[in-house]
Amino acid sequence: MTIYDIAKEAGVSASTVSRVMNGKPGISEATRKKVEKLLSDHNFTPDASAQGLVTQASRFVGILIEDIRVSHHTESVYVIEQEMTRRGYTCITFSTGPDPTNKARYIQILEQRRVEGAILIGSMFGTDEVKKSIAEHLRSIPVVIINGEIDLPNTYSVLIDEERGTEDCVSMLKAGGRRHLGYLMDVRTPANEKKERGFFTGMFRAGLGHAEPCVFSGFEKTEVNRDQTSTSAGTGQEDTSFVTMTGQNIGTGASPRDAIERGRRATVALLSSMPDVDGILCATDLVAIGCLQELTERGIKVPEQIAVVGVDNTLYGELCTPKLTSLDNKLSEVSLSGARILLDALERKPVSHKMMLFTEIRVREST
Amino acid sequence: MTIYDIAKEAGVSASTVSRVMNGKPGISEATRKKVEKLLSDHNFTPDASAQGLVTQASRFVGILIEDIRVSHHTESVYVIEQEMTRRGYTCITFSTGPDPTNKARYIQILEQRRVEGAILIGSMFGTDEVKKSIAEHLRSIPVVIINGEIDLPNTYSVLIDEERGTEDCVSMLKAGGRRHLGYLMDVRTPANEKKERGFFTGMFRAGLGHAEPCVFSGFEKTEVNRDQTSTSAGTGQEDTSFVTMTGQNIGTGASPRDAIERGRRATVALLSSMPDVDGILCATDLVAIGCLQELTERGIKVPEQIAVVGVDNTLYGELCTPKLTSLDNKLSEVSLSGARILLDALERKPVSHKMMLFTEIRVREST
DNA sequence: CTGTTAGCGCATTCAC
DNA sequence: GTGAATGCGCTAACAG
Repeated sequence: MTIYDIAKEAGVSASTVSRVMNGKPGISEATRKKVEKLLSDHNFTPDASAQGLVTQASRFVGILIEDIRVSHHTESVYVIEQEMTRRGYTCITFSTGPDPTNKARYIQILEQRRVEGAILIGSMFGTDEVKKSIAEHLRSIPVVIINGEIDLPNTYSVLIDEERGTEDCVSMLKAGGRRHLGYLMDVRTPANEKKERGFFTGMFRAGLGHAEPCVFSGFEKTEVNRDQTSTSAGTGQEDTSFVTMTGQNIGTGASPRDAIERGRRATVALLSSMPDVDGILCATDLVAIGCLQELTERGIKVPEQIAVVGVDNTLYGELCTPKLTSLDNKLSEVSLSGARILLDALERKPVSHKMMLFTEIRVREST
Repeated sequence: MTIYDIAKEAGVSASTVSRVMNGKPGISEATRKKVEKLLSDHNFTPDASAQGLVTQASRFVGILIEDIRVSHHTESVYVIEQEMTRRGYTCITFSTGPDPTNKARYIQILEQRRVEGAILIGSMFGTDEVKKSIAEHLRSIPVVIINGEIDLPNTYSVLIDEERGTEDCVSMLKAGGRRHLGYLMDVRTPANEKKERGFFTGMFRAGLGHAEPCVFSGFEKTEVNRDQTSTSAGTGQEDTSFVTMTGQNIGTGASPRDAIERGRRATVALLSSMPDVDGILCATDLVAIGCLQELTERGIKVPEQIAVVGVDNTLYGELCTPKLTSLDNKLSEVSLSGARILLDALERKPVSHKMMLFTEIRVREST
């Protein structure tokens, strides 16, 4: 069934049918009614790809995310999809996984579908490989990176001040009497490194930290890199007691359960390296939950003996015991902002290329 | 950039470029190399909608789900998307929300995008409204309903024996010494009603139940309908003590937090109506978590005083305290089966229209 | 107010 | 081996 079939039945031309469908003016009420009746009698719906071909507008937008199963990512996708659909766009969403090659592949698929714009969610998309792919395949359409940065004429960034946020978490822990802090991350993403820097900065600011950096087999131990930290005052000390644990040896599994397991393993290593730890800042809620599980299993009381803080403010953190104090990075709001920016860019409205939102600490039982 | 641009540069015709791109035979090695180089130099990717227009194959499949934020739904979407993408299809996914009108709208969008097949996830899609929409808009393409049934020539169902599963849950509770059982559901979906029937059947089988049915303001109280229950033996009794609570007055909010809140409210009503309850079967894990929260707040010990069982075997249930015993309906496997069925149907392989998988009880701390 | 014509980007005959 | 012609379903300019 095409507009020609409808046209023939109505005894009019295809253009007339097209005009009626698109609500164009200059059609007599009589033929309009007649065509509309036929349209609805046949449940006719025009082929969007044919429309797109001639109008040069697919009304598609692409969404890329590493793993939609991660709950705050799900929320982001949901928010964006609702907003885009409301505005007449159809979303094509892919879970790319952590592999950069795969990300490039999916970017190419988006090009093939001729998306009019794209939103990439997560700091792992703010890399040079992705930048190259965008330059090659999405050169002339607006691309919004959420929680990541790419410097190209057609890209936009919505950022969250997680660095400052983690700094504040350290302050909070210090105010709560904690002195021996550790930072746990499961994988080395730009976002997690940003939090790490915030952690370092916070430690220096707080005047915490002492000698004896530790190394763990199977886990990557991050040396404190003074150049990376944004210690403004000269309060930094030579040696630090705090450590950063990465549990990458679990592989690249990106499911929530994997993240929790990596959190547990990182905790094991942290405890053996820093037995006097009394406060742990985790890169994500899931890592924090793994941490909580490990601590609970060892009979270590939270928050009495060790305080634990997560990031993302997920539902998981609200459900676990003790309820998790978490740095709320407001991903839903950030995602909505990203969607709005993309929509504005698509309508050629002036949009600033960079925007930042602010975190908030949700204090619960684990601190 | 089109194949004509490439053709001109290569000094060949567009058909030759097309043939090279699609790996068709009958091209000299020399021109093939030449064209391929140009293709890659320009990062050229053919317009999928133009291809689809001429080949009459969009390579799109649609996925409909009420709310992607519900974690087991997320998992389903993930699994399906991976499988479809692997096989060269692009998924268009929509969260439709509970409103039937909206479902119809999204089905029409899928038609407009000329999807080659569709997967509808959830029992709420097994309704007459949806059936009508499918008949009108997706008449000639395979449509798979996951956990729901629609009887049309082009539809396929993948079902889960949740009715039998809930029956088994009742048996388990009885074996654990529980005698006064209640069933909690947050919204009245076909799936939840199926579990309700399983609950009733299980109760009759177990010979549980006594007098005094209760009614609650603000909540729908389901009268036991003997015709609906599949009591095979004559063990059913006239009156029943068990009750079914529905907390629909919270509105149709479909986010996980809403479901938990509805679970809490239903629990409140259940407790006041049936003070001696010692076992609660919940329609979903989220409802069960709301139930656990309410019980914990009232100082009621789980499982000592009341046993609680959920359905869906979500990560939430693993993280809450006490850890939730849950009926695992294996939604990932079911979804994967659905994807495979759709793929087979798309390839015109013979596929059976109905298939059933079986549940399994995951016993944890709450029973 | 309406029909005719052309063309969007591509794959596929059919010639050569 | 390769090119020219045709059409997928639709919209938009141009006539009338």
